[in-house]
Amino acid sequence: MNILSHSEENYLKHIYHIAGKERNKVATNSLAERLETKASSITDMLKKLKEKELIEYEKYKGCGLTDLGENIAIQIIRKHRIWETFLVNELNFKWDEVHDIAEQLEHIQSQELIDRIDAFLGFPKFDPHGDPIPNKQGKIEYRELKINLSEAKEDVNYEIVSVNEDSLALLRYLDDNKIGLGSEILILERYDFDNSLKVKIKGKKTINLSEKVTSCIGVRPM
Amino acid sequence: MNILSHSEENYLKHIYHIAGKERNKVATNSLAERLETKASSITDMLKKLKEKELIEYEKYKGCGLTDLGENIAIQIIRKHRIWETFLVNELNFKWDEVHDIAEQLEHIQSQELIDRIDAFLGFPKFDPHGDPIPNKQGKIEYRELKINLSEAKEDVNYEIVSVNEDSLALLRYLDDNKIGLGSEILILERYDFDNSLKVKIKGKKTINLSEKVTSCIGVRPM
DNA sequence: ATTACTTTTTAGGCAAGCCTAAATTTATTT
DNA sequence: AAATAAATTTAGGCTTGCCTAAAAAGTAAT
Ligand SMILES: [Mn+2]
Ligand SMILES: [Mn+2]
Ligand SMILES: [Mn+2]
Ligand SMILES: [Mn+2]
Repeated sequence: MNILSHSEENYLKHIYHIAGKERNKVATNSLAERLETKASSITDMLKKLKEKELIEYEKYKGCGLTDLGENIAIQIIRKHRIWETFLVNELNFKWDEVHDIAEQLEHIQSQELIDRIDAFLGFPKFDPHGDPIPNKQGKIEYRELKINLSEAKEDVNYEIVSVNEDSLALLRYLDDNKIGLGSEILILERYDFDNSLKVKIKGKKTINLSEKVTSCIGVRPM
Repeated sequence: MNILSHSEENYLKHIYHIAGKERNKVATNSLAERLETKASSITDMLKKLKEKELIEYEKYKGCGLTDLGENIAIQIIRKHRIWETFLVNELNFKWDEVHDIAEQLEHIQSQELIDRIDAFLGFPKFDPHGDPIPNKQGKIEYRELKINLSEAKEDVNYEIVSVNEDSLALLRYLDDNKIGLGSEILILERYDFDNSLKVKIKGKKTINLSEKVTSCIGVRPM
C-alpha cells in the first residue's frame, strides 16, 4: 500500500465514523456534509479510493470500507486518540482544546512514534472524551453497558463515561456546567414535550439538559 | 499572514539554511539541489513567495528572506529542533532516527503546542545534534567559541558540541565509532595530504577521520 | 567581441483536490 | 404511471506544486 494523502486518510476516517458499528452504507451527501465539501468532490474521491481498493463503491449506491480501508481508518483514529490523550495528560491541555491539533497530528507517518507515545502514556484504554483507543493491532474494546443519557432511566445512578468528542461547543457547555467524565448523574425528571431531562450531578446543583445534549453523553450504570 | 503550505514553509526553511549567518543570496539551483526538485519549479515558487513578501527576489539574481520570511523560517526551525529534542529526551529515539519525523512535526500549526512541549522539556537550549533552539521570540543563542574540528589545533583538548544534523550517514558513522556530543577529543596528527586527522577520543581508541567528517563536527576548547 | 557554456526563466502540461452548473438516476408524490 | 423532488454523477474549470523542453540571460573562454 502506497502512502495516502491527508485527504485520503480523512475520507477513510469519516467513512468509518459515519458507517458506525453496523457498517452501514455511507451516502455521498453524508460525507459531503461531514467533510464540508461539495458532493461532486466526494464522487471524485470515492472513485479514487475504490481504485485503490480502500472502499467498495457502486454508482448511486453509496460506499463502505474494505478490510484494508477499515484497518487504515482505525489506525488513524488510534493516532488521533493517543495524541489527544498525550495533549491532555502530559501537556495539560483541556479536553476541548485538543481535537483540532490531533486532526493534524493523526497524519504524522511513523508507526514507531505512535507506539512510543502509547507506551509513554502507559497504554491508555480511553481518550480524554471517553472514546476507546484501538490497540496496535486495531482491536477496539468498547465500554460495556454504555448507553446514551437520552436513553437512560430515571432513579438509576449513572457515571458519565464519554462525550461526542468533535463538538467543541458541547465540551465548553459541559465544562461551564461542571459536568465531566466520571461525574455521577441521576435523572430526576423526563419532560415528554421535548425529551429534555432534569438531572442532578452529584455534589452540584440540578440542571436541565436538552435532548441535543443528552444524546451526546455516554453513561454507564454505577 | 495567511497560513502557509508545507511546501512554502519548507522553501523558507531551506532558503534560511542555505543563506547562512551571512545572509548570502540564494541561487535557484542551490535550492533545486537541496529540495530535490527541478530549477523551473523553484522559479515558480520564488515568484509566489515574493508576491507574499516572504522573500526578496529578482530574476536571475537569486533570492533572500525578508524579515517576515526569516521570522517564519526560524519558527519552523524552532519547532523542528524542539520536536527532535522531545523524541530523543522523552521517547528515547536515537539521534539519527528523529530528523525525518521532525520534518513532518515541524509543520503542525499550533503555537500553544510547541510552547508547551518546550516547557515540558524545560526550555532546552540545544537539540540532540547540538544545534541551538530559537526561543519563542526567534532569538538564537549560538554556541560560543565553536569551530569546526577541521579547523581545530593540535594539542588542544576540545569537546564535541554539534554535528551536521541532516546527514544520517554521518550520525551512524559517529555512533559506530562511539563519538557523540560531549566527547573529549584531541588531535594527534594532521595529514596535509588529505587534511584528515588522527584523533584520540578520551577513554576510547585513536581513530583517523576524513576531512568530510571533521568539517561536520563542531568543537569547543575545554 | 564572439563563441561556448552554465544558470535561470518561460511555455506548456499533468495529477490532486476542490469548485459550479448541468445531466442523470433514484425516491417520493400525485 | 407520470410528475416532481432529492440525491448523485458528469463535464468542465481552477489552483497548487510539480514536470520537460525550449528560450533567454548571465558568465567564461577564446
Ligand atoms: Mn478528537
Ligand atoms: Mn477524542
Ligand atoms: Mn533535523
Ligand atoms: Mn537537529
